[in-house]
Amino acid sequence: MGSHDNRHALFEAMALMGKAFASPVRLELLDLLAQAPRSVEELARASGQSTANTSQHLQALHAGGLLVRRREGTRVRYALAGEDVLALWLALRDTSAARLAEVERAAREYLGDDVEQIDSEELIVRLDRGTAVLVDVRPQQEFTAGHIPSARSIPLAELRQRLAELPDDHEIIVYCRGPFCVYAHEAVRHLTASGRTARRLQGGWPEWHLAQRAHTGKGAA
Amino acid sequence: MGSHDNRHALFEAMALMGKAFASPVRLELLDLLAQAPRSVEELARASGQSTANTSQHLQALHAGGLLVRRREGTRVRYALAGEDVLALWLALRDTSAARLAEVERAAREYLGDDVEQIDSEELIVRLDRGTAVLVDVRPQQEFTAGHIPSARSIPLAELRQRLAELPDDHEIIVYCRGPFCVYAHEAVRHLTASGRTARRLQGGWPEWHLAQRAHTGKGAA
DNA sequence: CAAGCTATCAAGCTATCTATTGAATAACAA
DNA sequence: TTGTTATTCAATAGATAGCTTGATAGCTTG
Repeated sequence: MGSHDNRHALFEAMALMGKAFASPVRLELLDLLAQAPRSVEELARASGQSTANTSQHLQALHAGGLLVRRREGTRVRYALAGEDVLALWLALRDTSAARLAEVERAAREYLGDDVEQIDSEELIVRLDRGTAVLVDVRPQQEFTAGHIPSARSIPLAELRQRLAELPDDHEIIVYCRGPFCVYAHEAVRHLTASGRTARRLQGGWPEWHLAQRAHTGKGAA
Repeated sequence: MGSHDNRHALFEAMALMGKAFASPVRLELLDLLAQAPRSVEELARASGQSTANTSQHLQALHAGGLLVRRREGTRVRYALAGEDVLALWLALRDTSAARLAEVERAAREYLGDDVEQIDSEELIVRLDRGTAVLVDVRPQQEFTAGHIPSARSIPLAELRQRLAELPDDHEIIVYCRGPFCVYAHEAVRHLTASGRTARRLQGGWPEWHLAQRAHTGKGAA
C-alpha cells in the first residue's frame, strides 16, 4: 500500500541535501570550505555574517550531508564531507553560470574586465620549459591547506610589496580560488599595469585538485 | 565600495538554481523529466500533485534554469535544459545517497530486497555473445523518448502477460529509470519467481545516456 | 465565435526559513 | 574554582515558500 509514501519519503530525504544549496549564504560558506577547512569564526569573518547565523547555516549544511565537523580544542572545524561534495558544488556553480543569465551578469560585474587566460595543459608545458612561474594569490592559510605543486604563495594583499620576488624574464601565471574569484583577476591587472607579462590560470585550486584525482583514478564511487 | 555587494549578488544568483533543488516535489519532477519531456498534466498525474501545484513547481525549476518549456498546441512541454542539468541532478541524487543515511534507508524501504545486478560492461559482453536479452520495463512513452540500443520494451504493467515473448534459454537483463526506481527490482523478482534467470542493470537509461555522451566526446562545456 | 481542454495566475492560509538577540554550554587556562 | 573564548541553543519577528481554490488566458475544434 504505502509504496507512494515510500517514494515520497525518498525524495524528501534527497531534498535534505537540496535544501542545503538553497541559500546564498550557505553557498558562500561552501565556496570558502572548498579551499580549506575552517572554524566557525573564520567562516563568519570571511562571509561577513554574524557568528550565530554562520553557525546555524553550517548546521544546515551539516544536516544536508555536505559537511563534517570536528572539535579541535575550543573551536569547531568544519570541512566538506568529501570530494563528491566538492564536485557537486562545482557542478552546481558552473551549471548555474551556464544556464542563468543572472549569474553571468553578476560574475561580470564582480570580476571586472576579462584578463588573459591559460589552461592547465599549457601551464604544464610552460612550467616544464621554465618560461613561466606560477603564483598562488589566495590567503596563506588556503595555500597551506593545499596548492598546485611548484606554485609559490604571494597573497594578493602582499603582491604590491613583493613584486621584486618575481623574475622579470618569466611570464607570471596566477591562480586563486576559481573562476568566480576576483583575486587572480586583480593580480593580473596589477601585474600587467606594472609592466609584467601575466595571465590567469583557468580554474583555481579546487578544479586542479579534482582533475588530478580524476586522472590518478581515485575518482567517485 | 560595492565589491561585497557584487559578491553577494553572485551567490544570490547561484542560489536561484540551488533553491530549485530544495523541494521533494521538484526533485520528483526532475527525476521524471530525466526520462522524457512531458506536459504539465502528465507530470501532475505521475507525481500525484494537483495541476496548479505542479505548474508552480515547474515554474520554479524553470526560474532556476533547470528546465526549458515549449508550447505544443494546447499543452506545454517541459524538458531538462540540457545534459549538464541531467548530470547535476544525478550527482545530487547519488551524493545524497552516499552522504545521508536517511536516503539510504528510504531507498531500501522503497526498493525492497536487493536483486542481482550486472554492470554495463558485462551487459555488452553478454549481448554480443547472444546469451542475454535486454528489457526496458519503463512506460512505453519513456522508451520511445530514448532507450538503450537493442533493448525491447515491455512495460512493467504488461510483463505478467507477455512473459512468453522472452526466450527461455536466455538470461534476462532488465533496466528502468535508474538505481532508485522500483520497476526493475519488481520485474526481476517476478521473473525469478517465474523460473527465469534475471538480473537488474546497474543504472537506468539516464546513466547509460550520459555515459555514452561522455565516451563519444560530447561532454560538458 | 463558442465550447472544451490545458496551463497559468491570484488570493489566502499555514508552515517553514532567516537573521537577530541574549542566554547557555564546552574546552581550556590560570 | 573562576575567567575567557568559541560555539550552540532558544526565542522572536519578518519574510518566503507550499498547497488549495477559483478565476483567467491560449490554443484547438466544431
